[in-house]
Amino acid sequence: MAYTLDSTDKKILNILQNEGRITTKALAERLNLTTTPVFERIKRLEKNGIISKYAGILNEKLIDRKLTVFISISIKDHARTYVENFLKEMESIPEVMEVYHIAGNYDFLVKVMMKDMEAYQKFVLNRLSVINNIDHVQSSFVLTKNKYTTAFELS
Amino acid sequence: MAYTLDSTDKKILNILQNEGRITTKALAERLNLTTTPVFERIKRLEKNGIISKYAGILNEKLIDRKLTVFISISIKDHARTYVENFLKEMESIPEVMEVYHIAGNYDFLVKVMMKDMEAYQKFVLNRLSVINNIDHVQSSFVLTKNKYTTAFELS
DNA sequence: GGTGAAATCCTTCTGTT
DNA sequence: AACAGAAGGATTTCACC
Repeated sequence: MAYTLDSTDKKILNILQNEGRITTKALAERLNLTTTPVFERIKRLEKNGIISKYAGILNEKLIDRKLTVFISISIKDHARTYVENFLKEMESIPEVMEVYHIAGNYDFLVKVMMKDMEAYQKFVLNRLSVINNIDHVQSSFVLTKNKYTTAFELS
Repeated sequence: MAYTLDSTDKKILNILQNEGRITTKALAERLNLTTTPVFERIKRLEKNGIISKYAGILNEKLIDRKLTVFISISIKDHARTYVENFLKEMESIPEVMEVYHIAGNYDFLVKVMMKDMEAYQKFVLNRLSVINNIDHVQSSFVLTKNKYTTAFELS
C-alpha cells in the first residue's frame, strides 16, 4: 500500500463511514484532539482516495423503490466485445444499482431496485431479453433486507 | 406515502446522494436558492427518514479488503428460531456486509468483504459451517465490480 | 505528529413578503 | 415557500512546538 493508516486515521474512518456529515470539530472532540489535525487527516484521506465519496443514503421504501432483485446472468459468447456490450447496457440503466463479474455458476450478478413487479417485468422484457448474447437468467427476489452496511470495521 | 417530494426535494436528494458532505450554501447556489429553504428541506428530509444516513464510502482496495464474495445459502429447517439464529449470527460478523432473505433457489444471499481467500476460508470454516441448520452453500467470487452505486435517480 | 489563534465562511434563526 | 440579515459556530490557514 501507498501508506498505512494509524489508529487515529482508523477512528476517523470508522466515524465518517457512519456519520458522513459530522463536523470536523465534533469529530475532533470525540477523539480528544483539536480540529487542525483531524481536518488535515480527513483531507489527506480524501486526496488519497481512501475516502472515495460521501453518500446520502435514502430509505428505498419512502421513495417508492420497494422491490430489489438480484439477477444471476450467464452469457453465451464470452468474447470481449459481447461482454463490453453487456456491461455498457447495464451501466446505462438507472435501476441497475450494481453489476459484478463473478466466478461460479453464472457470469454476472446484477442488483436492480425498482418500484414494483410490473416495473421489473418491463425491465426484463425491454432491457434484458433484448440483449441476444444472454444465455440463462435467474432472478432472486428480496423478501427482507436483514443486514446492510457500507462501513468496514477498521481495527 | 406520508408526503410527496417536489422537484426541489428531488434535486437536493440527487445531489446529496453523490455529495453527502456538500455545504448547504453550495447546494443552494446550484439550485439558485438561498440557504434557508435548502437548509429547512434537508432537515425535513432527514427528520422524515427519507435520508437515512450519510456514509463515507471507502475504497476497499486501499484498506485491504480486496475479496468480495456473494454466498447463496439454503437452510434445512425454516422454523422461526432457526432463521433468527442464522440472522443473529450473520449480524455479528463484521465482514458480513449484507444479508438478504430471498425467494428463489436459495433462502439467503450474503455479501462478505475480506482481505483475501485465506480469510474467506477461515470465515467459512469457523463461522458458516458451524451453523448446523445450513443445507447448501454456493459461493460466487467477485472478479470485477463493474457498477456500484447507492444513489437512486429521482425524477 | 500536535496546539492555539485569527480570518473567513457557513449555519441557523428571526422577521418579512 | 422563499428572501435578507445577523449572531453564533465551524472551517481553514498560519505561526509555533
